[in-house]
Amino acid sequence: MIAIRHALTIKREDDFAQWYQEVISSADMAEESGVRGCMVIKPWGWGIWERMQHLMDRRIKAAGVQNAYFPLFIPLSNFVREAAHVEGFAKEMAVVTHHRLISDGKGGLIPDPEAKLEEPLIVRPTSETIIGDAMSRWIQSWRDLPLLLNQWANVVRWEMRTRMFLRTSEFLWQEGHTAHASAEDAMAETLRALEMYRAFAEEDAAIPVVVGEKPANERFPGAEATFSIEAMMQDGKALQAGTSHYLGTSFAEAADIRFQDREGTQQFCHTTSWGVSTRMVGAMIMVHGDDDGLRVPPTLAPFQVVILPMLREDDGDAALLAYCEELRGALLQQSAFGEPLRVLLDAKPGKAAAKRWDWVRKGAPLIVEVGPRDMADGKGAVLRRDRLWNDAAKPDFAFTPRDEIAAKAPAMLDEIQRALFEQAAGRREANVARDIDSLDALKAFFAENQRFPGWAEVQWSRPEGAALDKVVEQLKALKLTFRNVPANAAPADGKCLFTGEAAVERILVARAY
RNA sequence: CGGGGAGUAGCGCAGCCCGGUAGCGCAGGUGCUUUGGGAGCAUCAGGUCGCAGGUUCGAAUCCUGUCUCCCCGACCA
Repeated sequence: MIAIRHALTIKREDDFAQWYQEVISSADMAEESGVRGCMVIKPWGWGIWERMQHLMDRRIKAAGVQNAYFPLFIPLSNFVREAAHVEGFAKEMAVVTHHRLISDGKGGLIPDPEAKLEEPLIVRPTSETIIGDAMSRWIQSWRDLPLLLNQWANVVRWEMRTRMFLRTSEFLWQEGHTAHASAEDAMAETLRALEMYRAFAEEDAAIPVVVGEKPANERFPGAEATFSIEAMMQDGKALQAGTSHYLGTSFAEAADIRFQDREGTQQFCHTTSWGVSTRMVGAMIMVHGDDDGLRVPPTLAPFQVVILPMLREDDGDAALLAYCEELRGALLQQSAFGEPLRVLLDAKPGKAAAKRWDWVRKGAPLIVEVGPRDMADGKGAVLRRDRLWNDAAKPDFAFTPRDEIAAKAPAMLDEIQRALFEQAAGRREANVARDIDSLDALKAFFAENQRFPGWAEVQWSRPEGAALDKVVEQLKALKLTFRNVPANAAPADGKCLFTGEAAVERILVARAY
């Protein structure tokens, strides 16, 4: 067996956390900023997020939800209205207390004590309260409902332990906020958003997810019901990739969001909120990346095809570039996934071979290298990111006629998209245990699989209050968490793993990010 | 926020214990030779040693503080 010389220095199986960081830096996605928990998102990372935004925004608008924008700063008095919500977020809040700086007399600057704000402003950790405030003004009648809003925004939560894309103090997301006349309508919206997230994750990001409801202890502060999509990372841990909340009337009561129904009676609205964040970029890395770097699903790739001319800085370059330009033109005529192909002709000076590894690490789905002899043959050398290596441990180029490259590109991209999804789905299915029927078996399952814990889907009786707390404590001792109650799980037919009572449903247990 | 580790050239690191004006590999520039698949040789450039104080004739090195990153925990939709 010939050893493959991988494009990264750290392998997933050797140190997954280090590997994750190497992917981010070597794929040129993001870097540290010097401010705790805040990152600089570089063009390649940003381009991927922009693709996510584009595809998600399309789905949001297709559902009749309108975009709007609300302020970054929220008055403390506004935030303080919903008790459970405050309880949940108070510990991790950035607070603005001054509006001016003055010299400290030593060449530095300090907040001017004279410029203290009468009422502190908090930097939004989420926007339920300030959007609720607007809703209370905008909604008068049942005719104003449903009110379906979304905003793309940054939010801040003062995190103690941060990881790029997965948990940052400042992160970017979309947050949908809707108000409805009835609980049924609001719940339907909550589930519609959840299904939208499933479709986005699986169809757009090629990330298989488990859709389900969170147990009470994992609920959003102030919510009556929280749903999530959960994805399995390549180290076997779970990542919540999107959440949707049915908020009942608690936020409406706190912000006084009322409408007059057809009978003329004042009623509180039922509200929802739902969000997907830059964390999805982290999920993409940990689901699709390999020992050669990132692998971006073609739907998300800022460039789906990268053409690399083998420039020699001589008179032959002009003809080669013209040849590549024609290939680029032909590719641009093609579309995949309902959009024109995104093609880069990387004509920057430099060795094609060196640039190739850069694009491999960045995860461009298709790389086409073109040298003078390829040009003479009317061909190009096509490299698929999902099938990089041949049996000889060399990059597996397919020397393909130029016209054929353009004609075949959409189908290849489609195949790559499907392959990435299938690989991830296969890995997940192989690692969900559904036959664990005792706490000891659960312990043993996770003890035996330290390196790749996988998930356990177990039966439980859905205890509440103190009984639930006790179960959560037990899990915590094992470094485990409840993820969600899969919507498509088989019905319960046995006893609860934790209480011994009759089980009512099945719930996923996993280590989690 | 607790425990541990770390910050020296773009990246990866040595030097620190035992103070004497900074080094290696990769990457980068230039030249030559090569060149169909991650080139070789030569040569050059690049650093207020995270930041701020202190000790000292002299600090990357010793002391204090502080910021940031990584790992483990606590916390966390």
